[in-house]
Amino acid sequence: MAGGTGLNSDVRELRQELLFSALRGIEGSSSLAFAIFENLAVQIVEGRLPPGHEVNSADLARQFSTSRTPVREALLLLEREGLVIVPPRRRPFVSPVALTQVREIYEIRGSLYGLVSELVVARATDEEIAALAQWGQLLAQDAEQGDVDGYFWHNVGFRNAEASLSRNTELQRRLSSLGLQMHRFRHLSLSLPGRLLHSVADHDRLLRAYADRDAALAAAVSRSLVLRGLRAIEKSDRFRESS
Amino acid sequence: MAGGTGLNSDVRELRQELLFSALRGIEGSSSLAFAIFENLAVQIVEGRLPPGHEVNSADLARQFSTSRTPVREALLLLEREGLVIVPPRRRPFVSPVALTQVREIYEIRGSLYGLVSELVVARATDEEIAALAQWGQLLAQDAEQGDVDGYFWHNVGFRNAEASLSRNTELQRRLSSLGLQMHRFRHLSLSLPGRLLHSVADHDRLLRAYADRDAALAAAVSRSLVLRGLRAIEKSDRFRESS
DNA sequence: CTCTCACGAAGTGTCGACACCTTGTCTCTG
DNA sequence: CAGAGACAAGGTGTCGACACTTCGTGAGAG
Repeated sequence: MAGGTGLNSDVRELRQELLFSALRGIEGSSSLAFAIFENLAVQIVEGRLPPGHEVNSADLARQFSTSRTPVREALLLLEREGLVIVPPRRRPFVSPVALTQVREIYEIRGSLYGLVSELVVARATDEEIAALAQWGQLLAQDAEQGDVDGYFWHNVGFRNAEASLSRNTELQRRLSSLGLQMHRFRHLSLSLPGRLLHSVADHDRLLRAYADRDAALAAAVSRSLVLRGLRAIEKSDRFRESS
Repeated sequence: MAGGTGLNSDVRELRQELLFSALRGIEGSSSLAFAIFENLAVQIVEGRLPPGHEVNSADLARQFSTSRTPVREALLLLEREGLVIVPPRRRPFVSPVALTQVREIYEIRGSLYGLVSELVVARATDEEIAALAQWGQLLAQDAEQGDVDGYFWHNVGFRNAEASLSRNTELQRRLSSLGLQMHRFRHLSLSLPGRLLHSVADHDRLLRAYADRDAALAAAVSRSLVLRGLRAIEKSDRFRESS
Protein backbone atom coordinates (compact mmCIF):
# COMPACT_ATOMS: atom_id res chain seq x y z
CA MET A 1 0.00 0.00 0.00
CA ALA A 2 2.86 2.37 0.84
CA GLY A 3 4.65 3.26 -2.34
CA GLY A 4 1.98 1.85 -4.59
CA THR A 5 1.84 3.62 -7.91
CA GLY A 6 4.60 6.03 -6.98
CA LEU A 7 3.66 9.63 -7.50
CA ASN A 8 0.08 8.76 -8.17
CA SER A 9 -0.35 7.50 -4.65
CA ASP A 10 0.62 10.90 -3.32
CA VAL A 11 -2.05 12.58 -5.36
CA ARG A 12 -4.42 9.96 -4.15
CA GLU A 13 -3.67 10.65 -0.54
CA LEU A 14 -4.08 14.34 -1.08
CA ARG A 15 -7.48 13.75 -2.54
CA GLN A 16 -8.46 11.52 0.31
CA GLU A 17 -7.34 14.20 2.71
CA LEU A 18 -9.62 16.61 0.89
CA LEU A 19 -12.53 14.31 1.46
CA PHE A 20 -12.05 13.47 5.08
CA SER A 21 -10.50 16.57 6.58
CA ALA A 22 -13.64 17.92 8.19
CA LEU A 23 -14.73 14.50 9.34
CA ARG A 24 -11.56 13.67 11.13
CA GLY A 25 -12.24 15.84 14.14
CA ILE A 26 -15.21 13.88 15.30
CA GLU A 27 -13.86 10.44 14.82
CA GLY A 28 -15.15 8.90 17.97
CA SER A 29 -13.46 5.93 19.41
CA SER A 30 -10.35 4.34 18.09
CA SER A 31 -8.07 5.18 15.25
CA LEU A 32 -8.18 1.60 14.08
CA ALA A 33 -11.90 1.80 13.52
CA PHE A 34 -11.44 5.10 11.74
CA ALA A 35 -8.75 3.66 9.49
CA ILE A 36 -11.05 0.85 8.47
CA PHE A 37 -13.80 3.37 7.96
CA GLU A 38 -11.68 5.48 5.65
CA ASN A 39 -10.49 2.47 3.72
CA LEU A 40 -14.00 1.21 3.12
CA ALA A 41 -15.38 4.67 2.45
CA VAL A 42 -12.91 5.19 -0.36
CA GLN A 43 -13.69 1.81 -1.84
CA ILE A 44 -17.41 2.53 -1.78
CA VAL A 45 -17.08 6.05 -3.09
CA GLU A 46 -14.91 4.90 -5.97
CA GLY A 47 -17.32 2.16 -6.83
CA ARG A 48 -15.00 -0.71 -6.08
CA LEU A 49 -17.58 -1.85 -3.57
CA PRO A 50 -20.75 -1.51 -5.64
CA PRO A 51 -24.18 -0.68 -4.20
CA GLY A 52 -25.79 -3.69 -2.65
CA HIS A 53 -22.49 -5.40 -2.04
CA GLU A 54 -22.45 -7.23 1.25
CA VAL A 55 -20.03 -5.99 3.89
CA ASN A 56 -20.33 -8.31 6.85
CA SER A 57 -18.20 -7.71 9.86
CA ALA A 58 -16.82 -11.25 10.03
CA ASP A 59 -15.34 -11.14 6.53
CA LEU A 60 -13.94 -7.67 7.02
CA ALA A 61 -12.38 -8.63 10.32
CA ARG A 62 -10.52 -11.44 8.58
CA GLN A 63 -9.59 -9.14 5.73
CA PHE A 64 -8.14 -6.47 8.02
CA SER A 65 -6.95 -9.14 10.44
CA THR A 66 -8.50 -7.55 13.47
CA SER A 67 -11.37 -8.60 15.65
CA ARG A 68 -14.92 -7.72 14.74
CA THR A 69 -15.23 -4.96 17.31
CA PRO A 70 -13.39 -2.20 15.42
CA VAL A 71 -15.00 -3.33 12.19
CA ARG A 72 -18.42 -2.93 13.69
CA GLU A 73 -17.58 0.57 14.79
CA ALA A 74 -16.33 1.38 11.31
CA LEU A 75 -19.61 0.10 9.89
CA LEU A 76 -21.50 2.40 12.23
CA LEU A 77 -19.44 5.33 11.00
CA LEU A 78 -20.13 4.33 7.42
CA GLU A 79 -23.79 4.16 8.21
CA ARG A 80 -23.78 7.63 9.65
CA GLU A 81 -22.30 8.84 6.37
CA GLY A 82 -25.03 7.03 4.50
CA LEU A 83 -22.63 4.75 2.65
CA VAL A 84 -23.74 1.54 4.26
CA ILE A 85 -27.00 0.19 5.59
CA VAL A 86 -26.90 -1.91 8.72
CA PRO A 87 -30.24 -3.63 9.22
CA PRO A 88 -30.61 -5.14 12.68
CA ARG A 89 -29.65 -8.79 12.83
CA ARG A 90 -28.98 -8.83 9.12
CA ARG A 91 -25.85 -8.45 7.09
CA PRO A 92 -24.79 -4.90 6.31
CA PHE A 93 -24.52 -3.88 2.68
CA VAL A 94 -23.39 -0.93 0.61
CA SER A 95 -26.32 1.46 0.31
CA PRO A 96 -28.02 1.70 -3.06
CA VAL A 97 -27.80 4.87 -5.13
CA ALA A 98 -31.36 5.71 -6.01
CA LEU A 99 -32.17 8.75 -8.08
CA THR A 100 -34.59 10.01 -5.44
CA GLN A 101 -31.87 9.95 -2.84
CA VAL A 102 -29.48 11.74 -5.13
CA ARG A 103 -32.09 14.41 -5.59
CA GLU A 104 -32.66 14.71 -1.86
CA ILE A 105 -29.00 15.17 -1.17
CA TYR A 106 -28.51 17.73 -3.89
CA GLU A 107 -31.44 19.73 -2.57
CA ILE A 108 -29.92 19.84 0.88
CA ARG A 109 -26.50 20.62 -0.45
CA GLY A 110 -27.86 23.41 -2.60
CA SER A 111 -29.49 25.03 0.35
CA LEU A 112 -26.45 24.69 2.57
CA TYR A 113 -24.07 26.05 -0.03
CA GLY A 114 -26.40 28.98 -0.41
CA LEU A 115 -25.90 29.55 3.28
CA VAL A 116 -22.15 29.14 2.91
CA SER A 117 -22.03 31.83 0.28
CA GLU A 118 -24.01 34.23 2.43
CA LEU A 119 -21.69 33.64 5.34
CA VAL A 120 -18.65 34.04 3.15
CA VAL A 121 -19.86 37.43 2.05
CA ALA A 122 -20.53 38.38 5.64
CA ARG A 123 -17.38 37.03 7.23
CA ALA A 124 -14.51 36.56 4.79
CA THR A 125 -11.82 39.19 4.40
CA ASP A 126 -10.96 40.69 1.01
CA GLU A 127 -7.76 38.65 0.95
CA GLU A 128 -9.61 35.44 1.52
CA ILE A 129 -12.02 36.21 -1.28
CA ALA A 130 -9.10 36.98 -3.55
CA ALA A 131 -7.67 33.58 -2.68
CA LEU A 132 -10.95 32.00 -3.66
CA ALA A 133 -10.70 33.65 -7.04
CA GLN A 134 -7.49 31.73 -7.68
CA TRP A 135 -9.40 28.50 -7.44
CA GLY A 136 -11.68 29.94 -10.11
CA GLN A 137 -8.71 30.32 -12.43
CA LEU A 138 -7.68 26.72 -11.89
CA LEU A 139 -11.19 25.63 -12.75
CA ALA A 140 -11.19 27.70 -15.90
CA GLN A 141 -7.92 26.12 -16.99
CA ASP A 142 -9.19 22.63 -16.40
CA ALA A 143 -12.35 23.32 -18.33
CA GLU A 144 -10.39 24.74 -21.22
CA GLN A 145 -8.29 21.61 -21.39
CA GLY A 146 -11.30 19.38 -20.93
CA ASP A 147 -9.68 17.86 -17.86
CA VAL A 148 -12.80 16.55 -16.16
CA ASP A 149 -10.94 14.86 -13.34
CA GLY A 150 -8.80 17.88 -12.56
CA TYR A 151 -11.88 20.04 -12.69
CA PHE A 152 -13.66 17.83 -10.24
CA TRP A 153 -10.93 17.86 -7.64
CA HIS A 154 -10.24 21.55 -7.93
CA ASN A 155 -13.94 22.02 -7.49
CA VAL A 156 -13.82 20.03 -4.27
CA GLY A 157 -10.97 22.24 -3.13
CA PHE A 158 -12.93 25.35 -3.98
CA ARG A 159 -15.92 24.08 -2.10
CA ASN A 160 -13.86 23.23 0.95
CA ALA A 161 -12.26 26.65 0.90
CA GLU A 162 -15.67 28.30 0.74
CA ALA A 163 -16.96 26.15 3.56
CA SER A 164 -14.07 26.99 5.81
CA LEU A 165 -14.55 30.72 5.13
CA SER A 166 -18.11 30.40 6.37
CA ARG A 167 -16.61 30.09 9.85
CA ASN A 168 -19.24 27.59 10.86
CA THR A 169 -17.68 24.31 11.89
CA GLU A 170 -20.93 22.45 12.18
CA LEU A 171 -21.82 23.47 8.67
CA GLN A 172 -18.46 22.35 7.38
CA ARG A 173 -18.86 18.98 8.98
CA ARG A 174 -22.29 18.40 7.59
CA LEU A 175 -21.24 19.45 4.12
CA SER A 176 -18.29 17.14 4.32
CA SER A 177 -20.61 14.29 5.10
CA LEU A 178 -22.83 15.14 2.16
CA GLY A 179 -19.78 15.49 -0.03
CA LEU A 180 -18.76 11.95 0.67
CA GLN A 181 -22.09 10.74 -0.62
CA MET A 182 -21.92 12.90 -3.68
CA HIS A 183 -18.65 11.37 -4.75
CA ARG A 184 -20.48 8.21 -5.49
CA PHE A 185 -22.19 9.69 -8.48
CA ARG A 186 -19.78 12.44 -9.35
CA HIS A 187 -18.87 11.00 -12.71
CA LEU A 188 -22.50 11.29 -13.70
CA SER A 189 -22.60 14.96 -13.05
CA LEU A 190 -19.70 16.41 -14.96
CA SER A 191 -19.44 14.23 -18.00
CA LEU A 192 -22.27 15.79 -19.94
CA PRO A 193 -21.12 17.79 -22.96
CA GLY A 194 -20.92 21.52 -22.30
CA ARG A 195 -21.36 21.01 -18.62
CA LEU A 196 -17.92 22.20 -17.65
CA LEU A 197 -18.26 25.50 -19.45
CA HIS A 198 -21.60 26.20 -17.88
CA SER A 199 -20.07 25.44 -14.54
CA VAL A 200 -17.15 27.78 -15.12
CA ALA A 201 -19.52 30.57 -16.03
CA ASP A 202 -21.44 29.97 -12.83
CA HIS A 203 -18.26 30.07 -10.79
CA ASP A 204 -17.39 33.37 -12.40
CA ARG A 205 -20.73 34.81 -11.45
CA LEU A 206 -20.28 33.54 -7.93
CA LEU A 207 -16.83 35.04 -7.56
CA ARG A 208 -18.04 38.35 -8.89
CA ALA A 209 -20.87 38.31 -6.35
CA TYR A 210 -18.30 37.67 -3.64
CA ALA A 211 -16.17 40.55 -4.84
CA ASP A 212 -19.23 42.80 -4.82
CA ARG A 213 -20.21 41.52 -1.39
CA ASP A 214 -23.66 40.75 -2.72
CA ALA A 215 -24.89 38.12 -0.29
CA ALA A 216 -28.25 37.47 -1.89
CA LEU A 217 -26.82 37.06 -5.36
CA ALA A 218 -23.97 34.86 -4.14
CA ALA A 219 -26.39 32.62 -2.33
CA ALA A 220 -28.65 32.31 -5.35
CA VAL A 221 -25.78 31.56 -7.73
CA SER A 222 -24.16 29.11 -5.38
CA ARG A 223 -27.36 27.25 -4.97
CA SER A 224 -28.21 27.12 -8.62
CA LEU A 225 -24.70 25.90 -9.26
CA VAL A 226 -25.40 22.86 -7.17
CA LEU A 227 -28.83 22.33 -8.60
CA ARG A 228 -27.50 22.52 -12.11
CA GLY A 229 -25.42 19.50 -11.20
CA LEU A 230 -28.58 17.74 -10.20
CA ARG A 231 -30.28 18.59 -13.48
CA ALA A 232 -27.28 17.21 -15.30
CA ILE A 233 -27.60 13.93 -13.50
CA GLU A 234 -31.32 13.75 -14.02
CA LYS A 235 -30.87 14.18 -17.73
CA SER A 236 -27.98 11.78 -17.94
CA ASP A 237 -29.13 8.54 -19.47
CA ARG A 238 -26.00 7.05 -18.01
CA PHE A 239 -27.81 6.90 -14.75
CA ARG A 240 -28.84 3.44 -13.79
CA GLU A 241 -30.96 2.66 -10.78
CA SER A 242 -28.04 0.53 -9.69
CA SER A 243 -29.74 -2.00 -7.49
CA MET B 1 -40.36 3.59 34.66
CA ALA B 2 -43.56 1.95 33.37
CA GLY B 3 -46.53 3.60 35.02
CA GLY B 4 -44.43 6.29 36.61
CA THR B 5 -46.34 9.51 36.96
CA GLY B 6 -49.45 8.03 35.41
CA LEU B 7 -50.84 10.12 32.62
CA ASN B 8 -47.80 12.34 32.57
CA SER B 9 -45.62 9.50 31.47
CA ASP B 10 -47.79 9.03 28.41
CA VAL B 11 -47.30 12.64 27.42
CA ARG B 12 -43.63 12.17 28.03
CA GLU B 13 -43.45 9.20 25.71
CA LEU B 14 -45.34 11.06 23.05
CA ARG B 15 -42.86 13.87 23.23
CA GLN B 16 -39.97 11.50 23.07
CA GLU B 17 -41.55 9.91 20.03
CA LEU B 18 -41.73 13.35 18.47
CA LEU B 19 -38.03 13.80 19.00
CA PHE B 20 -36.77 10.48 17.77
CA SER B 21 -39.21 9.48 15.07
CA ALA B 22 -37.03 10.41 12.14
CA LEU B 23 -33.92 9.03 13.76
CA ARG B 24 -35.31 5.62 14.42
CA GLY B 25 -35.02 4.41 10.86
CA ILE B 26 -31.28 4.55 10.76
CA GLU B 27 -30.55 2.99 14.09
CA GLY B 28 -27.70 0.82 13.06
CA SER B 29 -26.87 -2.21 15.05
CA SER B 30 -28.78 -3.42 18.00
CA SER B 31 -31.91 -2.20 19.66
CA LEU B 32 -30.21 -2.43 23.03
CA ALA B 33 -27.65 0.13 22.00
CA PHE B 34 -30.42 2.31 20.62
CA ALA B 35 -32.38 2.05 23.85
CA ILE B 36 -29.38 3.19 25.84
CA PHE B 37 -28.85 5.93 23.30
CA GLU B 38 -32.39 7.21 23.68
CA ASN B 39 -32.23 7.05 27.43
CA LEU B 40 -29.03 9.03 27.61
CA ALA B 41 -30.11 11.45 24.90
CA VAL B 42 -33.19 12.39 26.87
CA GLN B 43 -31.17 12.85 30.03
CA ILE B 44 -28.73 15.11 28.26
CA VAL B 45 -31.35 17.07 26.42
CA GLU B 46 -33.30 17.69 29.60
CA GLY B 47 -30.19 18.78 31.39
CA ARG B 48 -30.13 15.98 33.92
CA LEU B 49 -26.71 15.13 32.57
CA PRO B 50 -25.13 18.57 32.45
CA PRO B 51 -22.50 19.65 29.92
CA GLY B 52 -19.10 18.37 30.83
CA HIS B 53 -20.49 15.51 32.84
CA GLU B 54 -18.44 12.39 32.42
CA VAL B 55 -20.15 9.43 30.75
CA ASN B 56 -17.68 6.58 30.74
CA SER B 57 -18.69 3.29 29.29
CA ALA B 58 -17.71 1.25 32.34
CA ASP B 59 -20.02 3.13 34.68
CA LEU B 60 -22.88 3.13 32.22
CA ALA B 61 -22.47 -0.58 31.61
CA ARG B 62 -22.90 -1.22 35.33
CA GLN B 63 -25.80 1.21 35.46
CA PHE B 64 -27.68 -0.47 32.61
CA SER B 65 -26.34 -3.85 33.66
CA THR B 66 -25.07 -4.80 30.24
CA SER B 67 -21.58 -5.20 28.92
CA ARG B 68 -19.64 -2.25 27.62
CA THR B 69 -20.12 -3.14 23.97
CA PRO B 70 -23.67 -1.81 23.50
CA VAL B 71 -22.84 1.18 25.67
CA ARG B 72 -19.94 2.08 23.44
CA GLU B 73 -22.21 1.91 20.41
CA ALA B 74 -24.71 4.13 22.15
CA LEU B 75 -21.94 6.61 22.86
CA LEU B 76 -21.04 6.64 19.19
CA LEU B 77 -24.64 7.40 18.31
CA LEU B 78 -24.69 10.19 20.86
CA GLU B 79 -21.55 11.57 19.37
CA ARG B 80 -23.03 11.60 15.92
CA GLU B 81 -25.87 13.68 17.31
CA GLY B 82 -23.36 16.02 18.88
CA LEU B 83 -24.54 15.36 22.42
CA VAL B 84 -21.37 13.68 23.62
CA ILE B 85 -17.70 14.03 22.86
CA VAL B 86 -15.60 10.90 22.74
CA PRO B 87 -11.92 11.79 22.70
CA PRO B 88 -9.69 8.86 21.81
CA ARG B 89 -8.35 7.01 24.82
CA ARG B 90 -10.01 9.46 27.14
CA ARG B 91 -13.27 9.42 28.99
CA PRO B 92 -16.30 10.60 27.05
CA PHE B 93 -18.26 13.55 28.40
CA VAL B 94 -21.44 15.46 27.66
CA SER B 95 -20.63 18.09 25.07
CA PRO B 96 -20.55 21.70 26.20
CA VAL B 97 -23.16 24.19 25.04
CA ALA B 98 -21.21 27.14 23.74
CA LEU B 99 -22.95 30.15 22.29
CA THR B 100 -20.95 29.88 19.08
CA GLN B 101 -22.18 26.36 18.54
CA VAL B 102 -25.74 27.38 19.22
CA ARG B 103 -25.35 30.06 16.60
CA GLU B 104 -23.90 27.60 14.10
CA ILE B 105 -26.74 25.21 14.54
CA TYR B 106 -29.39 27.86 14.25
CA GLU B 107 -27.83 29.10 11.05
CA ILE B 108 -27.96 25.65 9.53
CA ARG B 109 -31.43 25.04 10.77
CA GLY B 110 -32.63 28.34 9.39
CA SER B 111 -31.32 27.51 5.97
CA LEU B 112 -32.77 24.02 5.98
CA TYR B 113 -36.18 25.15 7.14
CA GLY B 114 -36.15 27.69 4.36
CA LEU B 115 -35.67 24.75 2.02
CA VAL B 116 -38.43 22.82 3.74
CA SER B 117 -40.85 25.67 3.17
CA GLU B 118 -39.96 25.89 -0.48
CA LEU B 119 -40.50 22.18 -0.90
CA VAL B 120 -43.78 22.30 0.98
CA VAL B 121 -45.06 24.93 -1.42
CA ALA B 122 -43.91 22.85 -4.34
CA ARG B 123 -45.10 19.45 -3.19
CA ALA B 124 -47.80 19.59 -0.55
CA THR B 125 -51.46 19.25 -1.48
CA ASP B 126 -54.03 21.85 -0.48
CA GLU B 127 -55.39 19.49 2.13
CA GLU B 128 -52.00 19.03 3.69
CA ILE B 129 -51.47 22.75 3.89
CA ALA B 130 -54.87 23.12 5.49
CA ALA B 131 -53.82 20.57 8.05
CA LEU B 132 -50.72 22.62 8.78
CA ALA B 133 -52.93 25.60 9.47
CA GLN B 134 -54.52 23.71 12.32
CA TRP B 135 -51.19 23.53 14.06
CA GLY B 136 -51.10 27.30 13.72
CA GLN B 137 -54.33 27.56 15.66
CA LEU B 138 -52.97 25.41 18.45
CA LEU B 139 -49.93 27.64 18.65
CA ALA B 140 -52.10 30.75 18.81
CA GLN B 141 -54.07 29.26 21.67
CA ASP B 142 -50.97 28.36 23.61
CA ALA B 143 -49.54 31.83 23.13
CA GLU B 144 -52.76 33.43 24.29
CA GLN B 145 -52.70 31.38 27.45
CA GLY B 146 -49.00 31.96 27.95
CA ASP B 147 -48.43 28.21 27.91
CA VAL B 148 -44.75 28.19 26.98
CA ASP B 149 -44.35 24.47 27.32
CA GLY B 150 -47.41 23.67 25.25
CA TYR B 151 -46.27 26.15 22.66
CA PHE B 152 -42.91 24.55 22.43
CA TRP B 153 -44.18 21.05 21.83
CA HIS B 154 -46.86 22.09 19.39
CA ASN B 155 -44.13 23.95 17.61
CA VAL B 156 -42.10 20.76 17.38
CA GLY B 157 -45.16 19.04 15.99
CA PHE B 158 -45.64 21.77 13.43
CA ARG B 159 -42.03 21.58 12.39
CA ASN B 160 -42.17 17.82 12.02
CA ALA B 161 -45.30 18.11 9.95
CA GLU B 162 -43.65 20.63 7.66
CA ALA B 163 -40.56 18.48 7.34
CA SER B 164 -42.54 15.44 6.37
CA LEU B 165 -44.44 17.43 3.74
CA SER B 166 -41.14 18.35 2.15
CA ARG B 167 -40.99 14.74 0.94
CA ASN B 168 -37.28 14.64 1.45
CA THR B 169 -36.34 11.91 3.89
CA GLU B 170 -32.70 12.88 4.12
CA LEU B 171 -33.71 16.38 5.00
CA GLN B 172 -36.09 15.15 7.65
CA ARG B 173 -33.40 13.06 9.22
CA ARG B 174 -30.89 15.84 9.33
CA LEU B 175 -33.38 18.25 10.80
CA SER B 176 -34.30 15.71 13.41
CA SER B 177 -30.68 15.47 14.40
CA LEU B 178 -30.38 19.23 14.68
CA GLY B 179 -33.61 19.32 16.63
CA LEU B 180 -32.19 17.06 19.26
CA GLN B 181 -29.37 19.49 19.83
CA MET B 182 -31.69 22.46 19.96
CA HIS B 183 -33.67 20.95 22.77
CA ARG B 184 -30.74 21.52 25.02
CA PHE B 185 -31.23 25.24 24.99
CA ARG B 186 -34.90 25.49 24.17
CA HIS B 187 -35.86 27.07 27.45
CA LEU B 188 -33.55 29.94 26.57
CA SER B 189 -35.33 30.67 23.35
CA LEU B 190 -38.98 31.04 24.24
CA SER B 191 -38.92 32.52 27.69
CA LEU B 192 -38.26 36.08 26.64
CA PRO B 193 -41.23 38.42 27.14
CA GLY B 194 -43.24 39.01 24.00
CA ARG B 195 -41.43 36.26 22.17
CA LEU B 196 -44.43 34.00 21.83
CA LEU B 197 -46.58 36.64 20.20
CA HIS B 198 -43.90 37.52 17.69
CA SER B 199 -43.57 33.87 16.93
CA VAL B 200 -47.29 33.46 16.39
CA ALA B 201 -47.30 36.37 13.99
CA ASP B 202 -44.48 34.77 12.05
CA HIS B 203 -46.32 31.48 11.87
CA ASP B 204 -49.33 33.33 10.52
CA ARG B 205 -47.27 34.90 7.81
CA LEU B 206 -45.78 31.53 6.98
CA LEU B 207 -49.13 29.84 6.73
CA ARG B 208 -50.45 32.59 4.54
CA ALA B 209 -47.46 32.20 2.26
CA TYR B 210 -48.22 28.49 2.06
CA ALA B 211 -51.83 29.18 1.21
CA ASP B 212 -50.72 31.60 -1.51
CA ARG B 213 -48.16 29.09 -2.75
CA ASP B 214 -45.50 31.75 -2.54
CA ALA B 215 -42.31 29.72 -2.24
CA ALA B 216 -39.86 32.59 -1.93
CA LEU B 217 -41.87 34.32 0.77
CA ALA B 218 -42.45 31.10 2.67
CA ALA B 219 -38.75 30.33 2.63
CA ALA B 220 -37.82 33.78 3.84
CA VAL B 221 -40.37 33.79 6.64
CA SER B 222 -39.52 30.28 7.72
CA ARG B 223 -35.89 31.13 7.90
CA SER B 224 -36.35 34.37 9.77
CA LEU B 225 -38.57 32.51 12.17
CA VAL B 226 -35.69 30.30 13.13
CA LEU B 227 -33.19 33.13 13.22
CA ARG B 228 -35.45 35.15 15.47
CA GLY B 229 -35.09 32.32 17.95
CA LEU B 230 -31.35 32.73 17.71
CA ARG B 231 -31.57 36.47 18.35
CA ALA B 232 -33.71 35.76 21.38
CA ILE B 233 -31.05 33.48 22.79
CA GLU B 234 -28.25 35.88 22.05
CA LYS B 235 -30.04 38.61 23.93
CA SER B 236 -30.97 36.40 26.80
CA ASP B 237 -28.77 37.12 29.77
CA ARG B 238 -29.87 33.78 31.08
CA PHE B 239 -27.34 32.26 28.80
CA ARG B 240 -24.33 30.97 30.58
CA GLU B 241 -21.31 29.57 28.81
CA SER B 242 -21.98 26.43 30.78
CA SER B 243 -18.54 24.95 30.50
C1' DC C 1 -41.35 -31.53 -11.13
C1' DT C 2 -42.55 -28.05 -7.68
C1' DC C 3 -43.35 -26.56 -3.03
C1' DT C 4 -42.52 -27.08 2.05
C1' DC C 5 -39.96 -27.65 5.79
C1' DA C 6 -35.95 -29.07 8.60
C1' DC C 7 -31.15 -28.75 8.95
C1' DG C 8 -26.63 -26.71 8.95
C1' DA C 9 -23.45 -23.11 7.92
C1' DA C 10 -22.40 -18.63 8.91
C1' DG C 11 -23.21 -13.92 10.76
C1' DT C 12 -24.93 -10.92 14.54
C1' DG C 13 -25.25 -9.04 19.15
C1' DT C 14 -23.40 -9.47 23.53
C1' DC C 15 -20.20 -10.78 26.97
C1' DG C 16 -16.03 -11.12 30.08
C1' DA C 17 -11.05 -10.78 29.85
C1' DC C 18 -6.70 -8.45 29.12
C1' DA C 19 -3.03 -5.26 27.83
C1' DC C 20 -2.21 -0.48 27.52
C1' DC C 21 -2.94 4.27 28.71
C1' DT C 22 -4.45 8.11 31.49
C1' DT C 23 -4.98 10.40 35.79
C1' DG C 24 -5.07 11.52 40.54
C1' DT C 25 -2.52 10.62 44.67
C1' DC C 26 1.18 10.14 47.57
C1' DT C 27 5.89 10.17 48.56
C1' DC C 28 10.36 11.85 48.30
C1' DT C 29 13.64 15.42 47.26
C1' DG C 30 15.33 20.14 47.00
C1' DC D 1 6.70 23.84 51.95
C1' DA D 2 6.57 23.34 46.73
C1' DG D 3 7.41 20.53 42.80
C1' DA D 4 8.91 16.19 40.36
C1' DG D 5 8.18 11.64 39.85
C1' DA D 6 6.56 6.71 41.06
C1' DC D 7 2.47 4.19 41.94
C1' DA D 8 -2.09 2.49 42.04
C1' DA D 9 -6.87 2.77 40.48
C1' DG D 10 -9.67 2.65 36.94
C1' DG D 11 -10.89 3.51 32.05
C1' DT D 12 -10.21 2.45 26.99
C1' DG D 13 -9.54 -0.34 22.90
C1' DT D 14 -9.30 -4.88 21.33
C1' DC D 15 -9.92 -9.70 21.46
C1' DG D 16 -11.97 -14.45 21.28
C1' DA D 17 -16.06 -16.95 22.71
C1' DC D 18 -20.98 -18.05 22.81
C1' DA D 19 -26.01 -18.09 22.24
C1' DC D 20 -29.36 -16.74 18.99
C1' DT D 21 -31.02 -15.62 14.36
C1' DT D 22 -30.98 -15.65 9.52
C1' DC D 23 -30.47 -17.74 5.12
C1' DG D 24 -29.27 -21.20 1.69
C1' DT D 25 -29.49 -26.08 0.84
C1' DG D 26 -31.33 -30.29 0.29
C1' DA D 27 -34.62 -34.03 1.60
C1' DG D 28 -39.16 -35.28 1.47
C1' DA D 29 -44.31 -34.73 0.44
C1' DG D 30 -47.70 -33.58 -2.76
